[in-house]
Amino acid sequence: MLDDRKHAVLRAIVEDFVATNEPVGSRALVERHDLRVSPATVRNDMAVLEEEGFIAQPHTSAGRIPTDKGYRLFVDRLTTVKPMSAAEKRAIATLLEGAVDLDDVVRRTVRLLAQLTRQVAIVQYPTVSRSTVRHVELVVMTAHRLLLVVITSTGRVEQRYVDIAEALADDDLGDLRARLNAALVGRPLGDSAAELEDLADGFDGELRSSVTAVVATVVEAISDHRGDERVAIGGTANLARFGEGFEASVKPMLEALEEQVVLLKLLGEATNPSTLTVRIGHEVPYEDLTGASVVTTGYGSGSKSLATLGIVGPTRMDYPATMASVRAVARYVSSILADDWQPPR
Amino acid sequence: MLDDRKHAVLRAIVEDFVATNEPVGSRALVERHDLRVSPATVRNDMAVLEEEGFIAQPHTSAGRIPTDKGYRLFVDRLTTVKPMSAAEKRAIATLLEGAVDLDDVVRRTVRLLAQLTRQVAIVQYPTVSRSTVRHVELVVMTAHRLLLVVITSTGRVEQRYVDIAEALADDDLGDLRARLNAALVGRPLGDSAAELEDLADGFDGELRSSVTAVVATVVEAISDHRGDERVAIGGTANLARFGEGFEASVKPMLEALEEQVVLLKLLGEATNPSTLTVRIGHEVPYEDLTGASVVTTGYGSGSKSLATLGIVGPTRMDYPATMASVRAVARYVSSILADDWQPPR
DNA sequence: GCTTGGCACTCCGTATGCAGGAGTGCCAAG
DNA sequence: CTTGGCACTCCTGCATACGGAGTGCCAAGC
Repeated sequence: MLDDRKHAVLRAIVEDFVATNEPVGSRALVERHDLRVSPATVRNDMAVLEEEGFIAQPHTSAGRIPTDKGYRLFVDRLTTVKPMSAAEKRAIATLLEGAVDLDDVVRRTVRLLAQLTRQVAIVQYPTVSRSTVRHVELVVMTAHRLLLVVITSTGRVEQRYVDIAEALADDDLGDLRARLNAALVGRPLGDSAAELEDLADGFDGELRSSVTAVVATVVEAISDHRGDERVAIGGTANLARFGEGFEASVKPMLEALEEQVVLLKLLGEATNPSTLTVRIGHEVPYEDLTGASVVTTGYGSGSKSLATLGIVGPTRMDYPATMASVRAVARYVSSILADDWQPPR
Repeated sequence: MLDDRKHAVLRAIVEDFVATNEPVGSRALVERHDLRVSPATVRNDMAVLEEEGFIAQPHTSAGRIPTDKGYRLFVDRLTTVKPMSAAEKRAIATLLEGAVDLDDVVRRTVRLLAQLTRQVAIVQYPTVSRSTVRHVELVVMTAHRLLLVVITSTGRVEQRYVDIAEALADDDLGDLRARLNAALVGRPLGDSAAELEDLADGFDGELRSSVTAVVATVVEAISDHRGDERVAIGGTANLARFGEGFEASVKPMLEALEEQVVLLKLLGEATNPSTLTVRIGHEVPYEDLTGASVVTTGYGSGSKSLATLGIVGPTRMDYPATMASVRAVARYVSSILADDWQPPR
């Protein structure tokens, strides 16, 4: 329904408006782009584009600005994602290289994303439920209190105290420890409840209650999805850069971005790391963020994604560049958090 | 040098300006406060106060605004700190009560402080170096790799991997574990390096290198002050509320507040929990935060403070209320993080 | 000597009017 | 279908004018 030139006009409008933050008129368009037609022709095309809802006029006799629908079409027609420059790749590598633990990886990722995209960056912590158990340890604190430590493949450490009625002898403890590890190591968390059920059977009556308490705590620790909800955010200073006329909306934005729940909603379902999700304006599943777009993608080793990261910015953003950055960062973090990654000492 | 009425006039100016965010004139002052003198008299007092640098005029024929010096005098003359209402106390208690671990305590504290004061809240994590060791554990990962776990009195878990040349037998490992705990438990971190020095002497030649590696890692873990630098921040949405005319400065503020280093500088030296530090305007040790004041206090069990928390707000803030909130929150967090606190299961 | 009412003065904020400019829509010709 | 021309709309910036709020100072009163 739109011919090639109209698509070109729309693209030019989007690009110019993103660059200048000002409604773009027909004259400026033909001057800055190689359209090879006159302003009048462009005006006709614009009239059609406006009729179809891809662009709009702030007021009569102003230039045009893209609507959400216009941005959507623009993004959908993007074929090649701009590759990162060598310098940018280096920046990504050096910034993420020195991370000392999981927290540090996430913090650095947020910062990097914010710097690269000059938007607000959001990174979800690798979800416990999707990572695997690397090691389970039982530590004797007192005769009747153990400390349970579960270490996951992504370097996360879950700890729980277990109060036990009957003290466990060293042998029994070693036995229990070995069985727990046998049942859990290498498996995804939250996937091993069944294996643990029979575990207490191997122990004598007296110890039974203690073992049961331990197992119950293990189950709780590995099926507790509290950790799934952790989110890091950064680059909020970029909100101030969102463009003039946005001053009024920075407060609701900041408020929204302080709510973990909202952030998780924005990040949405974790997708395959190679898939970018772009939600534009009204497509964003949170009504208080008017005029905002969200670009997200999953990250994690291989095809199974651990969590989601992305950015929030004004609908008026440089989509090609932003998408490229988000993708590049997600890929790099994925490689860093590959299953065999361990925090360097 | 200033008589009682002039102090009263200054206080009235501060209170009105804080409430209205508008320069306050002589007429409004006598109407809203019980000064029992005429506007003309107030004007004379104002002239003196201005001459002494406590108040200023944005321009001729405008009302007066307190200067940093004026706020300083106002704060210094505050004697009674407004006590918290019962409802507020309940709010504090219920909000902090449900915390499940250290991270959660800090996160909730930030949120609480931000809500109570309606300012930007900053909370430093309890410093490793000031807490004590509760337990040290060595976990065998592989024959040549151990996991070292140090648990502190505040619930923080430090973990390190140790690569060892010679595998350790279970007996030796148990021995080493026992000695480490004997040397460290109950002591402040970073205070036990000396005790550890001779520890390797008790082991045979072959094991010596492995033990030395473990000890080195322990020393590193307990003297690593990286953890000291962790800071949580919240309530940045309140920046937007700082008052009209602050729009321009919200970006540099947000930028400053994303820098851990800056935040630590703002929090300053940890003080005794019962001492409130108030820095006003130019007294703030960071030049980019113009027009901002910082209210901080230490927190921690008893008199030894673990870390610092506080708020950042416009110089034009309700000092009595803010100071009361900061103090109340610090006290409550101190009681929660008392030395015998452990994360509830 | 401090306090007070009066009064002239200053300055800000807002409203008003006007000119310039950018951009459009439409039309008729190529 | 494209193009140049033209009238029209609406925003923006600028200058001007005006009312209001507040001050500083002075002279009178307690």
